[in-house]
Amino acid sequence: MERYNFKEIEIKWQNIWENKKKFSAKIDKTKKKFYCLEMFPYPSGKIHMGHVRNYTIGDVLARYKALQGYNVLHPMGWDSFGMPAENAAKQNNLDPKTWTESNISKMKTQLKKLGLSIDWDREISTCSEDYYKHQQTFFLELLEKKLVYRKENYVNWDPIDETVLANEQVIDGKGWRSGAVVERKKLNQWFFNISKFSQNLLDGLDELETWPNKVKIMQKNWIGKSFGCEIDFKINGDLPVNNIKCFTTRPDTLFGCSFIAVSADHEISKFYKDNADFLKFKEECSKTGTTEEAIAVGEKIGFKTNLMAINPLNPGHKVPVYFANFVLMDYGFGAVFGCPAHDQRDFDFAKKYKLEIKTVVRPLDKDDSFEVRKEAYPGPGILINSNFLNGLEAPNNSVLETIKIIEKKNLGKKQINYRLKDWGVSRQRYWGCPIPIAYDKNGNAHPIPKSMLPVKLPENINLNVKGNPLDSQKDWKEIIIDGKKLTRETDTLDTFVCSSWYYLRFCSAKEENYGFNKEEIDYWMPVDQYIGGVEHAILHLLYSRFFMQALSYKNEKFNILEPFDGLFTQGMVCHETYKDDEGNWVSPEEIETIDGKKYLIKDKTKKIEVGPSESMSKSKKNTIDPENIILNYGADAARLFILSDSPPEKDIQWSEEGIISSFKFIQKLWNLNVKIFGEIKKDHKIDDDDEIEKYTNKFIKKITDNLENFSYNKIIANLHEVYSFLYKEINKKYKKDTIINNYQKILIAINPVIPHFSNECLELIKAKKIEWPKYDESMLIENIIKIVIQINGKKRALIETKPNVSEENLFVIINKDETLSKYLKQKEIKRKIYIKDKLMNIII
RNA sequence: GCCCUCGUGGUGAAAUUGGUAGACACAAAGGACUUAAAAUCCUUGCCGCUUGCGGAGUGCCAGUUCGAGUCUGGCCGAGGGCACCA
Repeated sequence: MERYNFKEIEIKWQNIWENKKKFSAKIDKTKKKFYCLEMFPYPSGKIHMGHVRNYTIGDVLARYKALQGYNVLHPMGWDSFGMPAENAAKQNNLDPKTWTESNISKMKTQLKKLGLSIDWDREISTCSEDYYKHQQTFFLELLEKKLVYRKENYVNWDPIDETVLANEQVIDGKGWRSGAVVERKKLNQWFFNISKFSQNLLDGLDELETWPNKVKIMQKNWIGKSFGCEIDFKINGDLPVNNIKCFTTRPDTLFGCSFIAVSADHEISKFYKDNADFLKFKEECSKTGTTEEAIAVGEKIGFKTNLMAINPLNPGHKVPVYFANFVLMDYGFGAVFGCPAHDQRDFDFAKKYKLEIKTVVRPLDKDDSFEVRKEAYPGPGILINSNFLNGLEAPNNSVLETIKIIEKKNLGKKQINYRLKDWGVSRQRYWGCPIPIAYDKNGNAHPIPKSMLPVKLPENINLNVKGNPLDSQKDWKEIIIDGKKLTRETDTLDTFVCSSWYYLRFCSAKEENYGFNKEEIDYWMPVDQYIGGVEHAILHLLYSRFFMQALSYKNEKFNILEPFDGLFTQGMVCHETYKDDEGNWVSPEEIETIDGKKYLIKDKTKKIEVGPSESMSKSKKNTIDPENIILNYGADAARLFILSDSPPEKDIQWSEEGIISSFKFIQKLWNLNVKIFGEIKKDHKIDDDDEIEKYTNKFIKKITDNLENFSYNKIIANLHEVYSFLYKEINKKYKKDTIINNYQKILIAINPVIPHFSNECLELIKAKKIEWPKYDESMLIENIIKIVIQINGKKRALIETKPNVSEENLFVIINKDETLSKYLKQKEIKRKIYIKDKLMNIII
């Protein structure tokens, strides 16, 4: 038996691909293009199994499309700005740039070993000046279009480290490093006006037919469109407040209003700024958790003002005004009217403060005496106790009718609100793209002239300072524009900005004058298939969609508005978890299996407890290093295993047995190849070539269908099937041409999955025209078919016959069948259902 | 609390429009080959009488249908998302 030398063969083909620039993409207008993109990695230093899965899935698609004759663009780059580099640099006393660049070079080597069909000529790195200088231009263009603005916003402030913390750096309300109680602090920050495009971003979702529904729903909820109206409440009281505007989606329940609730940040709070009780209440508000669940379950608290509001539809009715913790300042007008009977939050609040609960909607199956008692009734029904609104159908009719009346009486107007908030892009960090802005003595912002770009990030600076290191770079901060001394903005851009347009940069990675080149964009965009983790379902994908809208706004640069035509979200890679007898996590590499039981390698008296399979993470030590896998089993085996068993959109369990089995399978394929190669040389002269032709044809159809549907796990199953078939079939004496023709097709069909192996075999059989094999529909027709015979819906026999059999003829065969006639004897046949060439159900 | 998705052997999973449930693989058991091991190949979902056959069976309970893993309703369970959005 000849061993398949994967080490030699894989490196051989990787070198051929690299030297011949096999995957270097060029515009060719005679060909249809296919842009295949996987989410680019953060250069943490090592690739992990998640990358292997993500990039294998993409590579299978890219190679398949290339074989089909598409002009494929399949690039790769690095999302290389961000906090980890800054933290690592501080720890190891080197600068983020060196750390990042060395990580990139390591990871690039690893990715190449996977045999990915990547156009490395287009490699980009977001932390390089070549990349971020264009981003600064975009920033200024957006500023000109008034899509960028500055406003005050709250940040998480760590008073010990004197730094701003990201949400994930705040643990139980304390800074992750210092342990200091995190404060809310107001800072001036830059914002992208994403909310301007709320409706466009919502409408655009309908065009994205192949996106997972889950992702579209998540984005839809995030944008959160709601239809309602604003209502003006007149106010009586001892403060100079004449009215409060509220937004509501249920103006029809206005007769059930028993209080007004406003946010603690509402403008009327200025009258309470010296009120100790109010300040105490406000602090209470900030303590409540901010997750939706915490609030839904959490207690509603309020602070009563002396103000009374007049119900605009029912002027004789006055209701109290409260500050309440469940009202947000940055949505609507920061004020709502409370209708306890038909909103659970209002109901909870009314219960606590003993406010009136007046039922104004009855469910369709109840009469007018219906009363809300234990919980709010937010469902549909008929309006009651609402004077001139009585009898209207809620909510659809009643809402529209009420808005008409409110508008006619000039009490308010129809309004549509979105939850989507503007995107704050300022980060008080060093390792990011500098914002091209400078300030004068009065604090006014001035764009840095485009001729003075890029604003370079200073190098070799001291990171071990409090706050943002850029802030203490006095010589860098000072800048002279038009002879005036200004101070630079020291905030850098959120790294999500970098990843919001990198797909455009890949189309013209070398363009120097601008972020992209229109001709190249027009050819390559949109991305035909984008592949990545579902964790980016909202932010990254929404920001990217926004960026296309923003760049196109007020100009004609693009033919398209949606960057990603197709989206596929792959599942995670999981592994069993292990703990020793002291409850410490143990990595798979420290474990040995003896007689089915697991022990520590260094101490075999210690048994290991096997826990559930969970997504690979360093903290649980259940990671497998792809580099070792490739070293021991080869890239093809790794690719084969990562695709097998589970559908790509679901989580996959990594196991040692699994990778070994894939490794062995490749050796088996090699043995088969050697055998087939021997048969070819013999050139038998037997004519009956039908079977192998037919099987190959069916196989090609299956693989093609499965590739089109991302059913990559089924492709691996098909591969096992074709192996078993050939293993048996090759003992028959086929003609040389028949074997070569069919075997070549099979080898090409498996090329996307195990390209090194496939190319080696194709070379051995001297294959010339390597293109995706077509299948012949007429060859899919079987000579002999099996028809299921059911009696009273139960399968009783399988009958083999020629296709196109009539009901009468089939019944003749059935009557001859021993087992079937046993059932049919002496029974009256009531009915026969015949599905041609498939099934007959006999009812007796 | 709200929204979404999913429940099929010991395990990961297959099953065009409703039409042979469990393809393919992992694990376990048995067998073949071998002096032996490794490697390879074959058999085995469950319960019965034990060659063959029969029965139950796709989370649970109903329904539609000649026929339901697939469609409808209700329930139970698991996972994911959530920014108090009025």
